Amino acid sequence: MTTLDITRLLKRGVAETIVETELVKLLESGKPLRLKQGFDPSCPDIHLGHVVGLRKLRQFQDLGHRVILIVGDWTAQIGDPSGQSATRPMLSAEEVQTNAQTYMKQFFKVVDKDKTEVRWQSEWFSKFGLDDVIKLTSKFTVAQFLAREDFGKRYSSGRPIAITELLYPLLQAYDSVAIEADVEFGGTDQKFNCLVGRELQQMTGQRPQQVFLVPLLIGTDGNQKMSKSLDNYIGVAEPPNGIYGKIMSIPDSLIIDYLELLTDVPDEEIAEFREQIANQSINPMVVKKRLAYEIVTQFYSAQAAREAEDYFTKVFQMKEVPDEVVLLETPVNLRGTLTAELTKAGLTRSRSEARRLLAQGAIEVDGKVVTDDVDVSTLKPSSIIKVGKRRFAST
RNA sequence: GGAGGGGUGCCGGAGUGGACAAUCGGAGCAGACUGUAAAUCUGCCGCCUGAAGGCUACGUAGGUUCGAAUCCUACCCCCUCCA
Repeated sequence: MTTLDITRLLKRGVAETIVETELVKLLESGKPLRLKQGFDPSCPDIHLGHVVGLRKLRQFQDLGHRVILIVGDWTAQIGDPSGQSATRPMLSAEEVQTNAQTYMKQFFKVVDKDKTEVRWQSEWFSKFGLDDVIKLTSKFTVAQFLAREDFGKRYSSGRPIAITELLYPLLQAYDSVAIEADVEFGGTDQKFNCLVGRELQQMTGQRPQQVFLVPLLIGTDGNQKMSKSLDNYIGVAEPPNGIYGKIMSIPDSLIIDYLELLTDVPDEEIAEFREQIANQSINPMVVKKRLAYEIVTQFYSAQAAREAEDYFTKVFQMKEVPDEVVLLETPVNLRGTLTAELTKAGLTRSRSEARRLLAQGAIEVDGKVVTDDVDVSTLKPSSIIKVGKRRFAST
């Protein structure tokens, strides 16, 4: 591996590496490294925010390193302290299983399955006794944990911190010991936990792991980190059209970041795009389409990406009717009004909503705005009904 | 063990007897515009009804009242402080 490779690996889309010089040395040694990646089975869906790190894992794998995926079946019961402390319901063993399946299916869209080892926390924690817990907890102090920004803030502002939450970093750290991790991967919000892992490894006589932190991706709303709870995410399991469309809806200000963190578009090209957008010599929409194309290709295929692009161009740019529309099952004899039928077909949430849309001029039949709640049976067969911008039906 | 604060619509958060289907902000949806499902502006934003109107809703269950999200009682849950 050349120095250039390492530089690229350690620079693009990376927030921080601890300790960089050690990591470089390890990489240059040629020894296959054990890369640790955890997964919380209470939340099995992977979105683009996670992909930033997963892509890095993949790049390491391509250099011959090995990923150890840890299913956090114990930590899931505690709940990640970085959340707003919504107590999570305990998951049953089956739920954990199902979620793990779902997760891995998405995980391996990015990460190389053949170079991955899957381990469950219960392999080591189910044997844990109170004596082990005491031994583990006695190694750290409350002050050390309050140093973590999240805990510290909550503590000083009088918000609650459950004792189990303090356990979370400890369990995660112990995972590193259990699997003898060389490098732990995570978002910048994982820094503290990863560092505890380093210390614990050192205390138990292992070589402390390197910490590889990737930046948190901003979500589709353009200002908060991508997360499921904020509903500003793009899931990798979503259909191509969905991914493509959501990418097209991100604010222009995110385009460059996304290109850098989520695609292999070369640095030089990205620099050019940045330049062109800045001096307005290019329509950001064009760059965004490229981005959307790259991402759909990654999770599906170039063909799927082309199709999604076509769909987008046709439906949203040219405002044409897509190939597939929802067929209204017009009652044969019964009278069925438009509002009732659209609701029945699931295009509108309730008749009240349908009526509102009607009043706002959002419903068209064959290109003509309709404002009366007409009887569907009076429409011509195979008329196209458009509801808002993206809902279509036909008779 | 003691003292106090609180549970409101998808979320945040007003409201402390009638004018409350509930201010406002966010999210969402729609229309206009556009360079895109960006930005911006305007409107809508519980359900049923053609409409007048009706129904369901402010932690849960009762009660007071002509009338309750607002008062009373019990219960459940959350939080803070002191010990």
